[in-house]
Amino acid sequence: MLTLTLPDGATREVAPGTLPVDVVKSIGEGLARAAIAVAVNGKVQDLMTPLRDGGDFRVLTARDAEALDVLRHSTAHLLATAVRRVRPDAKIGFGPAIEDGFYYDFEVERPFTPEDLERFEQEMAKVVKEKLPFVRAEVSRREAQQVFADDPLKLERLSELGDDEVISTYTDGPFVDLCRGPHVPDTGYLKHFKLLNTAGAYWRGDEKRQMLQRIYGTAWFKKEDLDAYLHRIEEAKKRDHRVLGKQLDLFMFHQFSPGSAFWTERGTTIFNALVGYVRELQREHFQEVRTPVLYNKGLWEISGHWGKYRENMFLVQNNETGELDTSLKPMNCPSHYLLYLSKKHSYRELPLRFATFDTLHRNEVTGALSGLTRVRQFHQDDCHIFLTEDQIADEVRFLAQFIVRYYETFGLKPTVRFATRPEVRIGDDALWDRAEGALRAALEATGMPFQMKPGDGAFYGPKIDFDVTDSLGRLWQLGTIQLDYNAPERFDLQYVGEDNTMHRPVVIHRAVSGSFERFVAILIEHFAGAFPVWLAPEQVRVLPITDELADVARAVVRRMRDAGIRAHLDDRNETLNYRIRDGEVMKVPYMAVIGKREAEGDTVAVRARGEGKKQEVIPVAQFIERVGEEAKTRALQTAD
RNA sequence: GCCAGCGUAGCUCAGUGGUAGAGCACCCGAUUCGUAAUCGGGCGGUCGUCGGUUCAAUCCCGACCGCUGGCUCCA
Repeated sequence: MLTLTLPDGATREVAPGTLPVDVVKSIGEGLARAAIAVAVNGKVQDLMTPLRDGGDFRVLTARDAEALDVLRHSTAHLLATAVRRVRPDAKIGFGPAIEDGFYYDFEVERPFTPEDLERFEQEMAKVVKEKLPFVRAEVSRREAQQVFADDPLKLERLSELGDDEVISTYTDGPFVDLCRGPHVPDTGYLKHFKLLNTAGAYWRGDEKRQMLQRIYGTAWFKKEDLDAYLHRIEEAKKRDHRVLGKQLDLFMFHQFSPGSAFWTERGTTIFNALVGYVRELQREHFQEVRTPVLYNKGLWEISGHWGKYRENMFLVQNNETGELDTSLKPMNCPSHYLLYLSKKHSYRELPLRFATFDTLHRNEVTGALSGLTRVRQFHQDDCHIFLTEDQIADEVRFLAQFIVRYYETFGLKPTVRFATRPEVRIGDDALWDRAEGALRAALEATGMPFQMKPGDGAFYGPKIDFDVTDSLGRLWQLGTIQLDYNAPERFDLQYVGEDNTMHRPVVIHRAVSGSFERFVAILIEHFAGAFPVWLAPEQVRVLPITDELADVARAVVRRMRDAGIRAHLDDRNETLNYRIRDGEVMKVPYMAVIGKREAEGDTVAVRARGEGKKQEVIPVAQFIERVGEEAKTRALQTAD
């Protein structure tokens, strides 16, 4: 007999092979109707899979997150069922649940069109009405090979399963899939779904294998949830930095320079404000430097980039040799090493921090380019630190605090990750052991919680990544602290120690914003375009109510500008309502309205962004002081 | 780079095998207004580029460029 322990502590004795659905029914009929699946010792299985083990027994309903995965995985099968009915030639790949939905991969002669998706969706609705049960069967390898004789992708997967593994199939009506499960009891449970888009996807994620047609969809237990999700997608699109970048007149792209942003005056203001902030933070302990953009390949041969990353560099022809033996720099590190090598350094100078904002170019493949988030030309707040091994712990703490403080200014919460040696790397394992040990110890000493990212380190060393999540739910790697024992060897970096002999420093690579381009994109979406005052391209818009007051308004703008405030006059021949609306659409933090009353009292009627009902009339001087203070302190919220 | 979709006025988009339209923006005029779009008039496009089919191509076909969603990649 198996002993099942329910969440309330009660126990049930059942025979091995009992169906969970019967156990659930014995607990309550209402629960049986709501049940989607069960979890035995935390492992989710469906209601029709015989129980093998006793232990903690939990019934999953629509309220459990695990049940949502079951629902989505089943919806993927539902999709495949429909696709097979409409396009019997389709070979099936994998169809898992993913965040917010599911996908299913098919191999077909003719790729799917948007019209096909509509057909599939209609067919899915029919299958739902048919309430086809998901029937689990455990089969032998030979049986499975027969069932999937016409599905080469499934046969490939089958051949990888070990002999000790249970091979199970799930059948709903005409459709059989090689699948571990679990699934909902029948297709009638799958009511609220939507197919979203198709995409090509390499079989097994390998670009050398054939390309399959992937269909993405989403599925939910309740219609409200589905609607809310679709609404969320719409809202996310509205704050997409590419949409807002146009609407707020911040930047543009042109086909003559794909992947490189053109910054308008307003966008440049934001860009410069960010650079200015990093400069301010670095004034004390960093040395800002500038190095060339163009280098002979000799440099990249020393650094190791020529072999590994040449395809991703912009090569330039040397007119004397006719060779493509020169390149735009894709990173700053080697140039900083050259700068370091230009002098003899004492241990007294360390840690020595070279910081730069130079322009970098990487020849990203066309398909990878995307708005400001993936570009070919960009600017990092890059820094290379030369230090002794003894200084690593202190330095990592210093840098980590620096980075976290910077993000706090924007209200961004980072997740810290520790990334270890990748498969393709330079340097021997002893060196990696040392680097990973030192960096990990330093990270642990900061007391910050962190996650592991095994194999995700740079090819020259382990790193600490600071990732943030944007409004669209995408995770962005922003800041990074990378420890490098390799570069000092390759470039023969040295310093004179206390003992008057030469020593090898270690190098730390550090970036805070990642690239400013991408950081601006994240900020646009993070703030939905409503930048805090210190970043807002236009901080105050002054609106005279009538033409007669234009001169008074102009004088107020003058005073604000003299106080360092980015103020603009809007005396266009439009109604006040029109101009207010325009200011709101452009997300200007403050509008200062000047009517006859204000003109007489040297005041302005202040309207804070998004707070139309709460205007207040205050003296011009006081307003100037308030805005100036907000900008200076980089306040996140506008004052009430 | 790969798969699919898309490319029409500054922007958002409609449209048709017989050389194009709306709203907003912009310009002009009227209006002088108290907190999210005043009214009227006007300007504006070799329909991404090149080639093909056709009596005729923005529309059909092909190539290229770019963008979007994915896949791959991301020092």
